[in-house]
Amino acid sequence: MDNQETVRRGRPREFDADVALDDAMTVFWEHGYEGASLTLLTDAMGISRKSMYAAFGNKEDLFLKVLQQYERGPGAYVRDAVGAPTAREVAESYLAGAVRAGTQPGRPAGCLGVKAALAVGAAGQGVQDIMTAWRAGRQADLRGRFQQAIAEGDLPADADAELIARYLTTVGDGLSVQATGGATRTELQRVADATMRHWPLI
Amino acid sequence: MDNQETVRRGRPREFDADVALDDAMTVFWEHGYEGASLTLLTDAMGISRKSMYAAFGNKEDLFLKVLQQYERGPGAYVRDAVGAPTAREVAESYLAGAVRAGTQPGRPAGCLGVKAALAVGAAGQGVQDIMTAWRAGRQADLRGRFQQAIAEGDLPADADAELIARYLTTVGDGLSVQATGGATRTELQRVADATMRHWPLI
DNA sequence: CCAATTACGCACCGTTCGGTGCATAAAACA
DNA sequence: TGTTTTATGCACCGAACGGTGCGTAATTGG
Repeated sequence: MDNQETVRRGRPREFDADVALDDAMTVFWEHGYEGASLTLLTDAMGISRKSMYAAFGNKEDLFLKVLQQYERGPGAYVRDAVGAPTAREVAESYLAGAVRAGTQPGRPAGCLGVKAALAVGAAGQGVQDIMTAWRAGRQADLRGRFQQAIAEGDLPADADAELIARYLTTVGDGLSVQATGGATRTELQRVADATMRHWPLI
Repeated sequence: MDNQETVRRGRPREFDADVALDDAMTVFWEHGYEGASLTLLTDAMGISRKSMYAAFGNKEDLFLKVLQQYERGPGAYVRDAVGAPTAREVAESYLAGAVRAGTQPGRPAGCLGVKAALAVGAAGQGVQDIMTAWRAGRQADLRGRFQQAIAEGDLPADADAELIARYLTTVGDGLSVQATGGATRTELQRVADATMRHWPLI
């Protein structure tokens, strides 16, 4: 991590790396990994190709850094959700977060993770693997949280944490796809509400 | 429709258009619309660029014809599902079909429609619109079927056909995403079974 | 002031993209 | 047979792709 506190020698860069990452995020979000060309990216970031390569490495590195920023920003709802006090609130929070993140007014529709994972082709095989692992990690977080809930008696002892987590991520993924297809926030929240009517999904 | 019964003048083509379409389907399915390059497509189809253009028009036309073939083949489960005698069987059949279609041994994972719809970027805006309309049509088919079920007394009078249809397609879309991420058929069928445990989703 | 270091703008690299011109081959019509 | 029509193979098009070499601008350290 290059801290901005460390005094850097040489000509200082003329742009804010975090802002540039956020601009790049929008482009990747809208066009997917392969659809986001360097011209599109650097135009949105307001910097030259050379500056982008100097600051972030290459396109794949840039995407990885965007993904980290996404996890701290719009994608933080997963981390927030597993911190909820009860399993029901975890599920509620997760679905509501997926709806909100997928239908933010100033952002492209859907989930960056879902979109980029599906949009990557033969090129960027590394990106494909990383996205798969990333989504698997989110599912594992939920599964762990539900296992904990079972241990605490918050969920029935015969509940299947793996199944519940997979079901929840499946609905979340579906919500992202629906959002990409143009579904509105209220429409999707209604689906999330309907999903929660059967909790805890024996 | 150019029938093969009509006697065609000139040199006959040396390949089967349906087989070629099926080969192209695999490529689009695996790489998405933009990720499927003409070289990839024509190599898989075993024909030259020129033959492909003469037979199908251009890349977008080819994709549209592939999509029609997909609807008649692997994607036929939607049409089959709405033909089931009861609303419950419609839902069951739809989800099971989504699981099966997304985890066919010889085919790429997931649903061609979902994958291509998300994978398309700025280019192929027409394709993007067509995919959105296509998926909306499938949802409308389900909604109409559930409205009929309400009219028949098969579903409660206060059931929300629109919501049920959207929920079902959301889960179906999610299953496709999960399949793309490497989930197995039994894992996904378990999710489908869990979904059906709460039918009719008041 | 001068050297070292870093950032920037521009022009350019080789490759691949979707799509085409053209000569030739193979069939139906006359 | 000869003409017309269609299919095919090959080479090629301009544009866009991800990525880079190089000269110059701006800063820190001496």
